[in-house]
Amino acid sequence: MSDKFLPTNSYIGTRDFYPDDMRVRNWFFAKMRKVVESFGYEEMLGPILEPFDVFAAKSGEEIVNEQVYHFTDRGERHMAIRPEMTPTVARMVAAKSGEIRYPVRWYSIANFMRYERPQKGRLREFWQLNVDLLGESGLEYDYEILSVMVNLVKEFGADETMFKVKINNRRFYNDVMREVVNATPDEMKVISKAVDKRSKLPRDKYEEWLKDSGIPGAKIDRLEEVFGMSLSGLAGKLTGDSQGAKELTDLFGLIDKTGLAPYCEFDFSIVRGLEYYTGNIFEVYDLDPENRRALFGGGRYDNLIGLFKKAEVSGIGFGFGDVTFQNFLETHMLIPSDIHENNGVLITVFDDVDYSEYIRLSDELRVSGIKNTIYFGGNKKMGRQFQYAESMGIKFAIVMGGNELSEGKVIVKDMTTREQTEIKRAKFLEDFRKIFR
RNA sequence: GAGGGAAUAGCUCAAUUGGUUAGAGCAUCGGUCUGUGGCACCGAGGGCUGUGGGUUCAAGUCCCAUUUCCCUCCCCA
Repeated sequence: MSDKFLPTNSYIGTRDFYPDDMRVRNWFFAKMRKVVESFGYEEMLGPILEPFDVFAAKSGEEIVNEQVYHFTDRGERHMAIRPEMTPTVARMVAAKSGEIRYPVRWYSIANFMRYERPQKGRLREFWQLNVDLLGESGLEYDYEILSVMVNLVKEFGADETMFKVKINNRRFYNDVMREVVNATPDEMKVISKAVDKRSKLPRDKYEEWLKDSGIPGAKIDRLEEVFGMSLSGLAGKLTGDSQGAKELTDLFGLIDKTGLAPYCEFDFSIVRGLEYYTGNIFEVYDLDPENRRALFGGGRYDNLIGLFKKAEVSGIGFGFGDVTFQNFLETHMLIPSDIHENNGVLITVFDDVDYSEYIRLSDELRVSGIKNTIYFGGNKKMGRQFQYAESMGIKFAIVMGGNELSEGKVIVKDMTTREQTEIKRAKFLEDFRKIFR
């Protein structure tokens, strides 16, 4: 009927997760779950579609129009596939803002789509752990989120030589720009883009770019001074009371008294793209020279709930994507090889035994919670069956041929040590549990 | 959106200036060997050379287009 087959590749920028891939993904999301739940966070989830306006309202319309997958549904509603989780979290909190108990500690693991050109560390579909803490704004909130971030990465065996959390503050950044650099609002927009270029371009190209964008030479010099200064130095330059400076210095004051100090540093060049951030912002960097890039980040958003309801709820959170993180785990060789082990049982079969005997054995194991399969291959030579078990990473094989059955026995074979143990068929489960583990 | 590289068996790769029937290793399957797997030997299957055009007596190889993948930039997390 068909002279042409359909292509088997997945849609551009998306991945097929075969069992081998799922094992890795499930492994690290399970670890992440364990960490965030140890901090008292509860899992939640929203729909994959939201009204387009939910994203358009806050992420900057240009970005949204270019990167969000959107369409009109049959009821003429303008819908979007979620490009991130935070607006959904804000919407759900707003919907129950009266009855909800604060602080809200929520997390989710979900997939997102953005229409981007795929490249290293960035695809069109990605999975992300999202962690949000909502209620009031305050030092203890900021510190807790920071601590969750650091402990997440540490959970995988990473130490302070592998990653660093760079911290800045939106209000502080604006204050410094206004008071120290004397930048006009228009100039600030240009400079916020220059920050990123500064680390990528050679110095002369970078300054040239700034000049071309209309920044006077004197301000470029002052900007350069600012980038070289410490937090306290910069804060001292500010004349009035700076809320941003206080938020930053308070946070670092607490960090220095706890175990987080080695993992954190102030970095004035961290700005973050999302427009809704208002206070402290965080960005986790891979310190490997081969992969010097931002792993994930987040920050405080004061006004997001206000999009949906008149309510004084501030939030802080971060998104932790699987693509960049898997790169991180691979470059630092933090993925254990034993996650590909099967941890199950293979029941080998023989032609001189009625098949129902194997079904009975399999059922007994399964009902008592032991994962097992019966060998299905056409070639029932024993060696072949053991080879199959080995290639599947199965740890135990059970041998019950006509000889064993007539003597009321079963042989349990440990595939790695090759040791065999005879146990009575009548006491099979009881005795097998002593061996299995 | 801009630029560069790549695409041949399930995987990793060969194939002389364009020249017989596109090969090898690994993997799979079968056998040596229906009752004990990592070894060895023998054998088999598996390809419209990403797709569509063009040049030529002749295209995996050259040209054009297209799709996808990788990398860099832009943008941005």
